[in-house]
Amino acid sequence: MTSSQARLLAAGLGAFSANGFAAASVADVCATAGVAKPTLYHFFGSKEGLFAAVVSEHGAGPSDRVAQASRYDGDVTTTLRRLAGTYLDVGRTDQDLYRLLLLTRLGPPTAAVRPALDVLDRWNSAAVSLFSAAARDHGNMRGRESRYAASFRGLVDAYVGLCWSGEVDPTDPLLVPELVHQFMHGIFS
Amino acid sequence: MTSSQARLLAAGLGAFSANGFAAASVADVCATAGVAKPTLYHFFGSKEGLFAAVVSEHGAGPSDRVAQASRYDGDVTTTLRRLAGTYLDVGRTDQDLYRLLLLTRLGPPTAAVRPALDVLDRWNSAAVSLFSAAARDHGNMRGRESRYAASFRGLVDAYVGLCWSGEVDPTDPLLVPELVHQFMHGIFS
DNA sequence: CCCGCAGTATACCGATCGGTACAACACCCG
DNA sequence: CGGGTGTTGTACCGATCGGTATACTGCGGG
Repeated sequence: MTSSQARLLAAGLGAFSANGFAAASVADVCATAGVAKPTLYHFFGSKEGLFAAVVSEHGAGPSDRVAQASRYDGDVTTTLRRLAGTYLDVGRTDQDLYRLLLLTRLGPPTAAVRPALDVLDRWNSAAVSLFSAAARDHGNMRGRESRYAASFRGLVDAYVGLCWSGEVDPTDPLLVPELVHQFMHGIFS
Repeated sequence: MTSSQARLLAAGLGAFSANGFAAASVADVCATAGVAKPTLYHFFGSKEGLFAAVVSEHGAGPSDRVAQASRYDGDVTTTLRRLAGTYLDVGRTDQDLYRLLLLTRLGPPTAAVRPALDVLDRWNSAAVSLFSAAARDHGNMRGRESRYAASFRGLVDAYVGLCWSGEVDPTDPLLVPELVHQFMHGIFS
């Protein structure tokens, strides 16, 4: 991994996360990285190749963390707190990657953005597995696993958005417990 | 309103909602609308003007509906059901507009996309007002109005996404009550 | 020393970008 | 029928798009 590759990956992440794959410009990426276009094409072959490399490189760490945090440990509350904390942390430390994934999900599922959609699928599958495991202990959850996974993620994404806009403090130790409490018991009580 | 204007507005909505403002092509919009570029520039002046017109034209109806549905009627459950039903309905009948708004919120807040962000702000303000009014009847909600507004919207958006992917049936009469029940009382009970 | 290869810059390709000059157009008022 | 007025198509602008041919650099192994 040369420094040119690393700079291109960082610049690519910034460009793709700003306006999505289609609107990103390879010239901009190269200028930001401080290299010329042939360097980009030498390492990554195409804009699409750069996108895949960006997702693979910057997404590997967060994906590992999400996969670890999604394992059901026998208690719904502690597991969801761990997962929510991981998501919020990824949304804070890897903000560009997080936004890139959300952005990509809203766009058309072209072949180029497939790597990003695959990451989202893995995250979602892990959450569905979590709720499936939890449903073995809590029968009244059964049959709604995918809905729980999606709505949990929706709630977390809303809080991530609040963190981005500065409306809540992501380092507040009460944030994650309150989020999970809201998910499990609602806004009352 | 000539038929050319209407076709341009429809084509513009489709193009902007696919990949966002930056990635949309005026040539594509004109081709889809079946008119030449000078026609677009005659009516709307610029790509930016077309975007503003698209948001104004296709967003007026949904904005009115959301504003009406956001008025607190004295009962949290019925108000939230009405609002959630309105959001889900807009997400179904005006899918492109809904996706355009979500997409725009994730991108940089450039001057061009300001009209879309203003619509989102109005929707959010209405929801905050709703929860502020509700907090007068339920003191334990006080101080969390903006968090409730954001998380309610996040939950609704998650369900809208499930409707788009076909995982839930948006016309199911149980959907809205279950959504609101989950928001108010959590996934248990 | 020099060969060979990975890495990089200059300069360019055809295509498309947002935007426009201009002429022909339909159509309504007189 | 004449003459605007408002709408539209043809053809074009400079800039930028993704991508590339080619040559030059630095550097490690014979």
